[in-house]
Amino acid sequence: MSRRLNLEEIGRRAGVSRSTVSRVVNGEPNVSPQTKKRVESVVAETGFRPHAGARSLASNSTGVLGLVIPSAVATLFDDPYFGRLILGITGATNEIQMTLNLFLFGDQADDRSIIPRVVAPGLLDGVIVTATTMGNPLIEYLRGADMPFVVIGRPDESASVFSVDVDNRGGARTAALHLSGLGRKRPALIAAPSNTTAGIDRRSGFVEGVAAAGLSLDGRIREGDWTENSGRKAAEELLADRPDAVFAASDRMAVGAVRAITEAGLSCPDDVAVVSFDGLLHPDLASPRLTSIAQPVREVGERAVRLLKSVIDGTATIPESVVYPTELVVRESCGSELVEVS
Amino acid sequence: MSRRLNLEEIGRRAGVSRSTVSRVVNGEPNVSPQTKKRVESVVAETGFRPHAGARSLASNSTGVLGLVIPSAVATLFDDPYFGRLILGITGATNEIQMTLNLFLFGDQADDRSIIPRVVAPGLLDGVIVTATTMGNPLIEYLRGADMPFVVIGRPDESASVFSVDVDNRGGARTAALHLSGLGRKRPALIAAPSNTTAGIDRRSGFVEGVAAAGLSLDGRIREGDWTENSGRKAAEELLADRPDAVFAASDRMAVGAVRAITEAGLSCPDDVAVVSFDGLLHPDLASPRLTSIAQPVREVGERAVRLLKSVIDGTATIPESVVYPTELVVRESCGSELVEVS
DNA sequence: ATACTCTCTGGGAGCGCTCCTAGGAAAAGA
DNA sequence: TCTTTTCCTAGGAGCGCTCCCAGAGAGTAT
Repeated sequence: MSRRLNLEEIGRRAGVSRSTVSRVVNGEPNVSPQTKKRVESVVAETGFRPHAGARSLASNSTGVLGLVIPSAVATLFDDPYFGRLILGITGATNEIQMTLNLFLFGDQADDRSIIPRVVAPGLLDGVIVTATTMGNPLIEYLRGADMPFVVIGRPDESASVFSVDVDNRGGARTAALHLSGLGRKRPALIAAPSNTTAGIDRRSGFVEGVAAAGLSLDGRIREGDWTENSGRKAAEELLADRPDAVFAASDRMAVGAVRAITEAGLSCPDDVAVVSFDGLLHPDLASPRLTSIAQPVREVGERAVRLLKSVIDGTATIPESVVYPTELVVRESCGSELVEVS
Repeated sequence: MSRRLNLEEIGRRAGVSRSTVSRVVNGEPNVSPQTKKRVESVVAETGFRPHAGARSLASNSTGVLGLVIPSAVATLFDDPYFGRLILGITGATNEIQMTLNLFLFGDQADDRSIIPRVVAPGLLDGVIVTATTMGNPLIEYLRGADMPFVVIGRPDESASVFSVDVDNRGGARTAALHLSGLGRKRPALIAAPSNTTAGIDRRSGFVEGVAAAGLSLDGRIREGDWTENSGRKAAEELLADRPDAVFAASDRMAVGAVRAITEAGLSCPDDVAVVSFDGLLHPDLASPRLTSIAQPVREVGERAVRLLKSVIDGTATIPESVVYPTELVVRESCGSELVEVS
């Protein structure tokens, strides 16, 4: 009966052909103003929308980007990091009139069933891969399926992929120098998982900064898993060695560390100063407010989309790595004298 | 040259027809074991994946669900609520072998450009609409495009849509009764935006509970916008009227309220008890730890997907509203005597 | 022997679009 | 006036899949 609207039908009603309607719908040139107007009014009154699948089949492009967040981190989705990242990515995606497909891997088992769908032809024009752990197989799959992709973070293999990252190493180094500059002598580190490049870089940056300041960690290193609880556990252990400063490689681990310090009857920042990485938590959420190495997550997401778009368009062909700087945001937890702003 | 693999080509290599390959790929019956095996091995060694667009065109189904988060809330994406919700939704989506398309509206301007893409044929099989404000036009569009959809939250119009919600009203009522049961006599309310059904329901539930306890709010009501800052502002104003209990309609507003209470030189919970709604914040993030009306966000997301799936399949035809109960989680901020668990 | 059923396989038709080519009409030049 | 160029439009072909029907072959009942 009322069969679906299609180009042919719209053309019939406007007294033109399929092709002309297609040109109007896609904003192509070489259509006379009056024809265009007539077609547009028919489109408007019928509410016609071209069929995405047919378009994908005929043009071999879908207008859809994929965002892949692998299994290791799905449980960490509470982290404000991902919300902010998605906000940046969707914002940029909307801007270029595309839509976003979200692939969140729940566990390893999902991987096998999801990867094929990610690389399936006719579904995605390109993929953003985030939070890669070392040796993530997905990248090889994408390469094999010659699907355009961009990695957020520093990929483990020796480059030759497009990537967007923040200066984890430099940021962590800054944290060390800042703490040292405040007169702290016994720094400690709550590191992020060492199977992630961010974890590795933040660790090596901090270690490097500590050395540059003429100090030493003396084994005051524990590894957490990004979460509050792991930060708390790590801090409890570290406190036995009486550190006067702690750098936690994420906001959430820092919150746990502060909690451990307080519960041990010590004061933060008086007895132990704390600096975190991320700078994403609302300041009021922690007390004392956290001094952080802030990373521009939203910008990273936006940039990844734009970069991916140019890979898809063929504008970008030589793999490049974009690295965003971090910024030290001084609040209360490091014990720095704050300049009052009236 | 190397043209794309398709059913025909796989069939050629396995010595069968297009149709047979299709049946094998889709796990349909009536294929002999040896034929099936032969086709499967060709599929495996070629890495063949059917073209999603072609499939969509021919079968009129895409295997993709949409999740729509309208403009009003995009800026609130920091809220752990959405992360948790997405986790539930993607989990359930993976389980039924579908993928998720995320539509995050940045601002009102986006709406016009995104809505058409949401209802475009051949892209989505169904849509989950979340965080609806009153009078959201999207629902009408979806109905007009006869696109299956499920609303998360209580839709404003008089039902006749499928929806999944939590018992906002009952939860808020419980909060009032709990505070009253602890001997508090001067309750105050930091309400959520009254253009959302959740805001309305939590407000009316709390008001109702206060009345049921024989108490009165006496105008101690302020409306926030879900954020820490708005909760803080609201609490600052409310403190002038010396409340001894505050119910904040979200975790984040509660955090702001506690901050305001503390900065006013008062003690939480001794001077002012606080109960929040959501129960999503990691307990260590707030001090004192927040007593909350916890809502099962993840379950809501999962249920919405399953419900949507049955609408798509035609299993569910009569609109139904699923309502999940909330749970009072007692921690420190309400001043309740905690039973020690050894 | 015939008829009937059931399982398995092949191929036509068609989904709605884009791309391309051809041709008509109008504008510009000879 | 006729030709050439430019602009606009129409329709064929084809993208890769699903759906459906027809038919071959094997097995069972009459």
